[in-house]
Amino acid sequence: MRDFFIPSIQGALRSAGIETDREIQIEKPADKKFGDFSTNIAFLLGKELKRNPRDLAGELIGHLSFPEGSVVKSEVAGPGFINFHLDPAFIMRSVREVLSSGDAFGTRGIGAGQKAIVEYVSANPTGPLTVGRGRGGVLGDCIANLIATQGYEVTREYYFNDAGRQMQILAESVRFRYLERCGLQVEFPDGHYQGDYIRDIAETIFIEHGDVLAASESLSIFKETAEGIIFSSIRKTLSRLSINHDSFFNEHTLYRVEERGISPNQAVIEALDAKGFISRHENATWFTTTKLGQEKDKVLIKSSGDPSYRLPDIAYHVTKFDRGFSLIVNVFGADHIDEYPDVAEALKILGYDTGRIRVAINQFVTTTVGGQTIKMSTRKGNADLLDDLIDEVGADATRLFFIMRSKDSHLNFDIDLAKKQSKDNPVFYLQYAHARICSLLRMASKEAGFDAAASTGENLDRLVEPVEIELGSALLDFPEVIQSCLRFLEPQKMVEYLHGIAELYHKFYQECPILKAEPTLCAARLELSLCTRQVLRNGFSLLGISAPESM
RNA sequence: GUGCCCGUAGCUCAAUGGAUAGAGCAUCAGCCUUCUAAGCUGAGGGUUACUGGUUCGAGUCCAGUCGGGCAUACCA
Repeated sequence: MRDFFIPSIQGALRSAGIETDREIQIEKPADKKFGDFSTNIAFLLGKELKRNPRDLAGELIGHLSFPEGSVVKSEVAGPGFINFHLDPAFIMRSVREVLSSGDAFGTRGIGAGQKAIVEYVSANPTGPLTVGRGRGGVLGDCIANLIATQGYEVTREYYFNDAGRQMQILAESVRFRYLERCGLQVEFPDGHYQGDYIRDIAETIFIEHGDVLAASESLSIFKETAEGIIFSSIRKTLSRLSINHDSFFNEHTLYRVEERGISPNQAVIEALDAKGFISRHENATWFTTTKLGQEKDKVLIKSSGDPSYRLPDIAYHVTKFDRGFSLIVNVFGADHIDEYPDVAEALKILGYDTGRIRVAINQFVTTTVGGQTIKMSTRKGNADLLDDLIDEVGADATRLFFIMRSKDSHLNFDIDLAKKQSKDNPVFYLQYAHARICSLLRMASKEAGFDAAASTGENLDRLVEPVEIELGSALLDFPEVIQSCLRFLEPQKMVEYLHGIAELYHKFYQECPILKAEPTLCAARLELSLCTRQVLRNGFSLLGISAPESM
C-alpha cells in the first residue's frame, strides 16, 4: 500500500517545485483518527528547506491527486503530519491481490538472477546440538526463507571443521571411554568431552572391534566414528526442525592445494603479504591488525604450522565471493562476535566488497525448568539438548519460541511454558486461527457450495464493518513486513505481525456471523477468511511452522 | 580494563526518531442451546535503570553513571 502513495507524493513535490532525494516514509498511525496512512515528509523537508512543516504540508496537500475512489481525504494534522483517509471499498478491492497472488503474495523479483548464501548452524561435529545452537539455526533458516521471497537463488550452507583441536579432543575423549570399556584404568582429563554420547560412541566401537584397538595409540578410528555418528545426529536433529542445508563446506578443503599450486589458505597469506599486512615472528605468521587500529595482531598460522581458525575463515569468505554470491549472510552466536571484524578487514584489504555481507548475531539462550536456569556447556556434558526440547514441546513450538524474541535479546526459554499444550503457548494461537478458517471453509463448501479455489474476492468491497476493514488493511501489510524483517534480519517482526492478524481474525469471527449472513455478505466474509488463511499460510511458511487444517 | 548486546507493566517481551509507550502471561469482571471458548469483551497495572545533551518531536540518537550477559587464545 505504501507503493500506492509514493508516486502521488513525488508528483506533489514536483508540482510544488521541491527537489529532494529523501526517502518518502509512509506509516500507519496507531490511532485511526489520524487516518489509514500518514507521512512525515513535511518535517523532513521543513528542516531541509527551513520552512514551517505545517505550512509546507498544507501546500503539498494542494498538489496531491489520487485515483478516483481511493483517498477520500488528505489533511494536515498536528505539527505537520499529512494524514490520508482511504475509501474502505478501495482497501477491500486491493485485498483481492492476496487471492490472485496466492502463495506468491508478498514476494518480489528484485533478487532475480542473483545468488545469495546464508551460512548458519556451522557447529563442529563435537557433540549433539544444544538448545543454544537451535536458535541460530532457526534464525538462519527463516532469514534464508525471507531472502528467497525476493527472488534470490539461496544457498543454505553449513561450514564445519573436522580437523582442528576440538576434534582431536573429541577423539581422545572417545578413546578414553573406550579404554574404560575395555576394563582399563584411565584418568579422564578434565577438559575433555564428558557427555554420555561419548560413552555411547565408545560402546559402538567396542561392539564392532572388541578390545583390539586398546593396544594402538591411533585416534583415527575414534575420530572418524565419532564424527560420523555425531554428524548424522546433528543433521537428524536439524531436519526435525525442517532445517535442511544445501551445502556442507568442510574447512579442510581450504588446506588442499589447488591448480595454482597453493591452497586457498596460502593464497590469503600471500595476498595479505603483498598488501603488507603479514609479519612473521615467534615462529608464527601474524595478521597485522594493529595497522588497522586494533590492539593486538592476530595469529593466522600457529607456531605448530597449523592455521588458526581465522585464516580458513578468511579463505572461506573469499570462496563466497568467488562462488558468485551477491548477498552473503552470516548467522552466528554472540560468542563469535570478535571473529567477524578480522575477516571483514582482511576481505577489505583483499579488495572485496564487504557491503555485500550482512551479519546476524543472536544472543544466547538460557533455559529454565521449574524456575531453575540451566547453563549450557558441550564439554561438561550438561547441555540441554535440542533433541530433548523438540521431544518435549514439538518442532513448531521450538521454532516459534526461538524467533519470537528479538535476536539481540537474551532468550529465556521457559520449558515449562513451552510444554503446555494450552493457549499460553503462542504457536497454538496462530495455528488455531488457521485451523478455524479451514474448518469454516469446509463447512461453507458443504453447506453453501462455496468454492474456495475459484474465488477471486469479487464481493470483498461489500464489507463495511470496522473489524473487516481493519483486517483487510492488515493483510495488505504482509509484503512490507517481509521487507522489514529483511532490513533488520529479524523474523521476530513476522511473528508479531501474524499474531496481530490472528487476533483480528478471531475478533472478526466473533463479531461477524459468516455462514448465517445473507448470501452476498456471506460470500464476502468467506473471501476475507480465505485471504486471511493465505496470509497466515505464507507467513507460517516463512517461519517454517506447520499450518494445521484442524486442531 | 576494553569491545559488543541488553535494561520498558508483577513476569516474558514489542514499539523505521513520530501523535495517548503496546502484546502475552498473571490478577479481577463478563461472553458458549448459535460457523472450533486453543476464542472474544472489559478493568487495573509505567518517572521506558539514572543524569545530562541533540530537535518541531527521544524508549529509540549522543556523552556519562549504575546493573546483567557475552567476548577479549598460537580453541572454533
